[in-house]
Amino acid sequence: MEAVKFYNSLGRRLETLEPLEPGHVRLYTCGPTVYDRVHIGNLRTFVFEDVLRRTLGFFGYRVTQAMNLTDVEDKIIAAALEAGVDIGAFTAPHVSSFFEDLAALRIERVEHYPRATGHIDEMIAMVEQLLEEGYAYRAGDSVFFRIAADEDYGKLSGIDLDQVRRGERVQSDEYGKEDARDFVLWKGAKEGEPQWASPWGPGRPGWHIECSAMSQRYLGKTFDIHCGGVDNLFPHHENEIAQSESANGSPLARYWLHSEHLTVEGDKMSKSLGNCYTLADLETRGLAARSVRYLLISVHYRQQLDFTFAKVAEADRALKRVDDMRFRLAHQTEQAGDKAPLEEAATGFEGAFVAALADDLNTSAALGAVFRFVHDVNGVIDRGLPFGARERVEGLLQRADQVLAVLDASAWNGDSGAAPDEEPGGLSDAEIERLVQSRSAARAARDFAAADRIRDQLAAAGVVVEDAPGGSRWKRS
RNA sequence: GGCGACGUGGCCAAGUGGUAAGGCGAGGGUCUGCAAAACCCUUAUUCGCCGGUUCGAAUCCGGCCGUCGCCUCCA
Repeated sequence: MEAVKFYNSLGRRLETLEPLEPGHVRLYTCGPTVYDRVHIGNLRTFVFEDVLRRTLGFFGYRVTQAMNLTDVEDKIIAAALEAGVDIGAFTAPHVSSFFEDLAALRIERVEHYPRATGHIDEMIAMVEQLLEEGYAYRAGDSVFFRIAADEDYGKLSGIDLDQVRRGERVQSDEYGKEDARDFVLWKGAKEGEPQWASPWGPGRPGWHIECSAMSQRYLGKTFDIHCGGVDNLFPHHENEIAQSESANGSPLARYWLHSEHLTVEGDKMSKSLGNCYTLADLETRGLAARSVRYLLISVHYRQQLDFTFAKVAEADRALKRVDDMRFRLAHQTEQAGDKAPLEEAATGFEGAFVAALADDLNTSAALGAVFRFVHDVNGVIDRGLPFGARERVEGLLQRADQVLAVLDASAWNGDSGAAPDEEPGGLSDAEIERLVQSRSAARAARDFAAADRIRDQLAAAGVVVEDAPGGSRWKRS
């Protein structure tokens, strides 16, 4: 099994992955708060986590992954209240659209999508344990985590709480805290808000306890990898560690991977700038989901990425290069010939691709390897395809695409990309074939006026004819 | 104030000690009846600036300049 290295935020260094159980990786990824449609920034993180998951599978690991859905939280409660529905009814459509977006970007389904509201008992149990062991205390109707009791607090983020700028004032519902830095584990019920019974009276869980309780339920007290966006590193992940490790006396996760944020056209995403694009927004603008995924994986996950429409268009053209090579490959006849050049290219590609992924998920380098291979194969096509070459090349591309999931255009059927301009009653393949053949006949008869008329007709229908040596071929643009 | 990241060709982006991947763009070429498309070739003696370590530095160290992130809403 390939040695895979990751940059571990806990310790801030590159480490070789050694799962607790050989060959099996347990992975927890912080999921969405389902109060709105997820935006392109959220999706970057989910795509990164998908590449991680696929890479582990590529290297032969079995993966058990849990991604939580936060379905009770301040914003949800406020919005549901305003809409006059309960939180379940409010979040349901957002849960659906979330899964639609994942599917649209070819993000694999994971094993578990636990919801906070379905795991209140587990959260209560963990809070009770923290209370018993002195890591938590009651104040009013609420329960807080006692940071002073946790010597390790800050080990993930490296934060020195004495240096932290103090908040201007304590939130009104957090009166009674021993220390302003303590965070809430259980919030006492407020009038009109969703609530659950607990040993401390009715209330609802704090945000951080959710992930601690649910990761333990599905992955165990200690699991292998925990992911999320960098913004969650502090306080969310720090607090998860504090809760879980204080309660269990064992490490929470051994490797912490954080993906960087993206900006949009040079600006930080914000509601006021109106640039918190959802995938639906992008599709409305005619951007293909496939190109969006390509752009998101074209930059290393720990680098900030500036998302621009121009870059999506560039991604489009880059992918076209792959499509064109596969098109040429499919239309070239195989013949007896030297297989060595292709084998050399194949070996180089495999080696570079695997090494790139094993090196902290270097997708930029992996894509670089793909394009070098495309170049090499083009050379092979020019010099004559040896028998078996098509299958060899396609096999390699498919294997790479197990991780990248962008190389095979046919897997993205229904992608909105060029669709908006297309006539609903376009030409069928058979009709196009007939036209192309009559054009070829016209050309053979040197009736170029007629040939050009047919070419124009096809172009109007969105079909490009290419006159290659040995005959004309066509494709929809 | 504390912690951290980044600055590589026109644009984007890999590369963390051994002599600059890849994509887009641009220029040239091949093919073609002409096109288009495609393919091929070319495009950084140099990696923000200054010093240092080293046989050797984009890569390590120090300083400076610039951009950005986090410090309890946030992927």
